[in-house]
Amino acid sequence: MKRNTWQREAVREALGSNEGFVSAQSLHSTLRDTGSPIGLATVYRALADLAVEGEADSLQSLEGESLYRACTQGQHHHHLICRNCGLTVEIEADAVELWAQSVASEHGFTQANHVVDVFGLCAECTVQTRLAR
Amino acid sequence: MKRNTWQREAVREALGSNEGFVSAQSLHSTLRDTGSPIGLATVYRALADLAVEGEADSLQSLEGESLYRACTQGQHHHHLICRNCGLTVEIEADAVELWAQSVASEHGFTQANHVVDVFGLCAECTVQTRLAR
DNA sequence: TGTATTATTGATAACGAATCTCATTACTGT
DNA sequence: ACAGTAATGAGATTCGTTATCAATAATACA
Ligand SMILES: [Mn+2]
Ligand SMILES: [Mn+2]
Ligand SMILES: [Zn+2]
Ligand SMILES: [Zn+2]
Repeated sequence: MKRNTWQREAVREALGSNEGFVSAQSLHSTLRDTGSPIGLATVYRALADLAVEGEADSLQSLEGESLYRACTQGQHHHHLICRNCGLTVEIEADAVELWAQSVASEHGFTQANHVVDVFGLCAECTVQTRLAR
Repeated sequence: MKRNTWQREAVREALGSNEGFVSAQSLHSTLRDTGSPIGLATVYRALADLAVEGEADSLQSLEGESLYRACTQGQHHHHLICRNCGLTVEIEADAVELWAQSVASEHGFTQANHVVDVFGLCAECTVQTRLAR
């Protein structure tokens, strides 16, 4: 049976107190910095579990790293992510869902799923970038 | 200046004679199997170059591995990919392009780009899977 | 409450994709 | 032909992630 440990709870909370997507490594650093002696492997395991259970969203960064975020919405949705600061907006788009489904079936594909992420610079980071040069 | 080598040409050709997306490692294996003594690092470099020059499409597999494919279309497009055999269909969808752009700007995001891939089982692999069980 | 069971943990090793190093090779323009 | 230098490739290295496995601790139950 599944057991409750302070480690899983610590990961859940650290994830929840974070605005955007974070990597397992960075979350582990954060936890360590706050005095938690949690192990890296445990963070990886907890995040994978949370993702399976639907308590966390996960995606691959453009560089191929796995990133996680506390999932607030229960239903299927996508994300608009700031490349600079990680700020994330959850977005729903039935039109895109229908499109993906029909594109697949039109070509005889079954068991279709899709990856839809929008990346950009959030308003704040856009200003900062302009000032920097 | 850029130089022409048989290695780059070999990668271009191997990529072109392949139906779907392939990893650098698998393309390197293929080349080696046909007797080519090309180095792995060279395959990685050639694929990266082809992608920059628009001669190859690239995407991250669901597991985070970089995959490449000879690019036939010049314009921006997306892909419908078979999870089992890699068979790929190029798809255009202006509606999705506009949607991504507007979602970003509605939330004050700039310099938006997007990742849109549809994965599934192609017709042939669907049949094989059904027979297997 | 004590105890047996066993899921979980975590330090470490191992793995795999991708990149870097750098001596050697071989395009290219002259 | 030759000099200049971009490209190559074997091997080392980096880095994210997973596997190992002995130690730990959560849970069920006597
Ligand atoms: Mn969707
Ligand atoms: Mn697009
Ligand atoms: Zn930002
Ligand atoms: Zn297939």
